[in-house]
Amino acid sequence: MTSGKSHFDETAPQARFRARRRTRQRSVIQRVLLEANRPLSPQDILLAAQARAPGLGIATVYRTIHTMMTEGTLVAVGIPGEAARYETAGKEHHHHFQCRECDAVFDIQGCPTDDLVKLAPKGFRLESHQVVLYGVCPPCTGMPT
Amino acid sequence: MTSGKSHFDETAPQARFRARRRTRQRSVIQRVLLEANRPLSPQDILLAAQARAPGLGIATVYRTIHTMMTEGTLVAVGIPGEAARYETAGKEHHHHFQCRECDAVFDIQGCPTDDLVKLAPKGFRLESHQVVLYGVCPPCTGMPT
DNA sequence: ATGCTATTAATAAATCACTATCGATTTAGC
DNA sequence: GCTAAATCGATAGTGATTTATTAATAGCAT
Repeated sequence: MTSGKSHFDETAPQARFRARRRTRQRSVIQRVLLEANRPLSPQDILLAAQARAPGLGIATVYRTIHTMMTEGTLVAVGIPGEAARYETAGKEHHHHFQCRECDAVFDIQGCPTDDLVKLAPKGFRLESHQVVLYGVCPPCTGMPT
Repeated sequence: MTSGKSHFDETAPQARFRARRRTRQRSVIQRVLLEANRPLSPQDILLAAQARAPGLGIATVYRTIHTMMTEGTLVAVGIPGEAARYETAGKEHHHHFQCRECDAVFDIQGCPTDDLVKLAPKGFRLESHQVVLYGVCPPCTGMPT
């Protein structure tokens, strides 16, 4: 950076840091992700965001996802054979459940970390792990909400 | 045909046999999968098979994968964010390890099934699960073979 | 308000994994 | 060997997801 004693008024009127604008679209997408409480696919995000910002396009969703991941406020959740879902960063270690019926992904709490760590065979350096449970979510079992 | 009656029509009770030919390509692909001892991607299969059957094409790999899955001798292994790998069917319940360096997937033995089952929240019907460990495999840690 | 420019919607285009097509080749039964 | 058809390799095509392009819009500092 052009550090030193420079403030940013006097010396470089033009070369200020790139402001991140707070647009309606971006706010809506971020709010959708924050309120979802579960990982959303780009399509999920698009649908939910369009309800609050008509006309919002899929490219904006991907752009915002990219921006948020770059700044570290969003993390990708990979599900085998599916498009990635995204959830807000900063949650504590957890895993996921995918419904076979509606394909939605849910957060689940808890993790037998110690038992999983033991599974790594000798010679393999274990760095992380992921658990995905599959089944049917409450709404899809026909349960009342 | 030459004679009036085919040699396998009305008189032959077990008429049609699935004329599954034993071609060089198919044999090679099956052998590659059997000897791999770990799940292979279509590209993995292609590379390994081409060493033994020059000119073998990717379409043949996919064709053979499809054939073997249909007859139940091959199963797909889904890895988050990656193309499916395939391994021979009939192994007992197990999970997988993926190397961050070379992306190879390995089988790992053992599974704390009971502990994983407990993770399913109330109201969720659990049907199956999958565990993927991530890290670095022995060759990629720089270990001698 | 004004001007600069980040951001947007729309859409084209690039990826990617996989499949269909087709003429040429190879296999299996005789 | 011979013949019919299963199979092959090459490649164009498909569908789904993601990224780049572009002209217009709209935050935000002044």
